[in-house]
Amino acid sequence: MIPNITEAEERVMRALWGAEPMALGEVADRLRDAGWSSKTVKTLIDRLCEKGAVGVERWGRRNRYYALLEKDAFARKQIGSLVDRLFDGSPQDLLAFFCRTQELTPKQARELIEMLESGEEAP
Amino acid sequence: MIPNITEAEERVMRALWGAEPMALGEVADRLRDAGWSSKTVKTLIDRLCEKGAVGVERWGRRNRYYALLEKDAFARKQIGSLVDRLFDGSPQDLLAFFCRTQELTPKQARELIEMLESGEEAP
DNA sequence: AAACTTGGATTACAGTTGTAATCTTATATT
DNA sequence: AATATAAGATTACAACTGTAATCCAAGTTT
Repeated sequence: MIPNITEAEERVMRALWGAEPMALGEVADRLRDAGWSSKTVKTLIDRLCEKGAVGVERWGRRNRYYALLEKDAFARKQIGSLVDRLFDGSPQDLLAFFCRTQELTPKQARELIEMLESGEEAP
Repeated sequence: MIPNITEAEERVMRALWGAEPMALGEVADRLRDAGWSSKTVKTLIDRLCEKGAVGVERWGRRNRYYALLEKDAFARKQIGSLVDRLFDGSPQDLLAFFCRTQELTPKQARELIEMLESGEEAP
């Protein structure tokens, strides 16, 4: 099951996604713009480990951390939750709303149409 | 500005959206499946009032509550946040992911294409 | 070697959130 | 009238979150 992740924790996940296992310092560096002490980053990582969202490996005397919870799975869950909560469980309704309000440029719309058409052919 | 709304508060908002001003009891009724005491509902409503998301009007001796924060505005904010946090600020990336993972049926895909095409023509 | 840095483990502590309970007052019911 | 019910205002309180600080050991620098 996909655990609940808080906002601050999610920010840490974003630093880990798509990267090799990292030492604490590296994670903290990637989160420089959050303005957090490395202690804070460590606390968040610890909590993510307890939740099973982050894994640890020993490397010499230090730890290295990496994402166990995958970004795609997390994103799917977020989107599903949004659909359930605000669009009555209807993915189409979300898409319709999205297209209405997001004001895609014609080019973007065309690209999307192509994507949908090509997906439709696929077996 | 759109305030931050917690999960429980959002649930109350969903009971208010698209409805006439309601007395506390009505709101609590609509939230029956949440299993909350009406006291709990009252607390959540109070917090939403402080945040400016809910309005109050006197009706006889009682209050009636109604949504000030509109569902569409809230939904837009949620989607925007999702795009920023998980799709690098690219709405297309969200849509692409959505179409890839949501496994639309061919019918749904066709409907979407129509929607996009009609939107494209619009001035 | 003494002092500084890095990061691990543990602890802290206020603000937010979930979930009410009290206390009060105005109807509604017996 | 006496009591029960509903809701307003106020208060409560533990769990979860954000944001570290302490304490300690090992490695790095002067």
